[in-house]
Amino acid sequence: MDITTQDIPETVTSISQAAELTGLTEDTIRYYERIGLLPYADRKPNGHRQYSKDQILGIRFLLRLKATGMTLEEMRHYLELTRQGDSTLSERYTLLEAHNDYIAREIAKLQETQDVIRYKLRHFRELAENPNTDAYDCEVPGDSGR
Amino acid sequence: MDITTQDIPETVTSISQAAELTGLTEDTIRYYERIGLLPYADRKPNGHRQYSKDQILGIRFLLRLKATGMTLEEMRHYLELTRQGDSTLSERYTLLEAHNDYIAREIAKLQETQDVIRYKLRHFRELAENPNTDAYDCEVPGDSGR
DNA sequence: GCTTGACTTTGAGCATACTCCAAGTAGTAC
DNA sequence: GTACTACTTGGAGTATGCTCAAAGTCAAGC
Repeated sequence: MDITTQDIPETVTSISQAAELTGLTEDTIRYYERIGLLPYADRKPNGHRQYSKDQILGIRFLLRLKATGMTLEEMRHYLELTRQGDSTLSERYTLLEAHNDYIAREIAKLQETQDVIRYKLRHFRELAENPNTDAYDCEVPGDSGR
Repeated sequence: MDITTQDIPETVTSISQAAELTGLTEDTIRYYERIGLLPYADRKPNGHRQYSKDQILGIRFLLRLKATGMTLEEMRHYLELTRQGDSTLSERYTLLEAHNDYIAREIAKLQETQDVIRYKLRHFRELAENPNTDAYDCEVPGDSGR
């Protein structure tokens, strides 16, 4: 993963470059700016957007939150607090902590489903080895087997 | 969690009961039937839907797939294969295996983000202990700290 | 000066997954 | 027979998160 920051220049001078560095499309970056998820970006004299390295890093962090289930609106709220400065630190702490708990519950859910799927895969393999052994009508993890 | 099947009667005689047993709303159950995600349910003489225990268990399994990121369309496809019988077992095996891999990648992503968030939470605690120590402009996990 | 390409803004359109509503029916309670 | 409740169908509307298109600007190359 890119916890590294080495691939990012100090100044990113175009939206296409920003798109490449974040994995977003240009349209999505403009959309995020429009809905206030990203602040109005600096423009060069010709009107084109430019970004600092820190802004790109900020977007990458946002995308982590998004990839782990946070909505754009929640992210927008979090960033609004960030812009308000250190007086909101404790509220931001609470929000991040809550999201971390959410992630923990998500992981638990995913692992449970992996157990169920693995059970079914094993069952499928048994069916493939000795077919129509319909005698034991396999009952359990959330489903009747087939 | 309910890996148990004990709370489900052999026959579920109304959509409201089915909703309660699956956690879906009645509207969502009807919607799933409409788009072909669920088969056309048996009706009682008065036209009301009824479900077997196995059908409820089937829905619960579906909801696991959904909760772990499978789309309704993918689920619909999987169920279509199930209806086609044992000749599709190997294809279903492949699909479930792929979904299991997908879940593994999701878990990894969630855990990475937990690491980043925990880093940030630690940083917030340090800021709270000795404020405006802006000397070390903390660099890393995906963001400039504040 | 004209074309090309990378950008700009604004607004409309789209995919997914519901969610709600209107109008009607069937069975029970009184 | 009237009211009430739980259902039915079909269609329309909504929220989220993009995605695309039209029309225009600006700078560089020829």
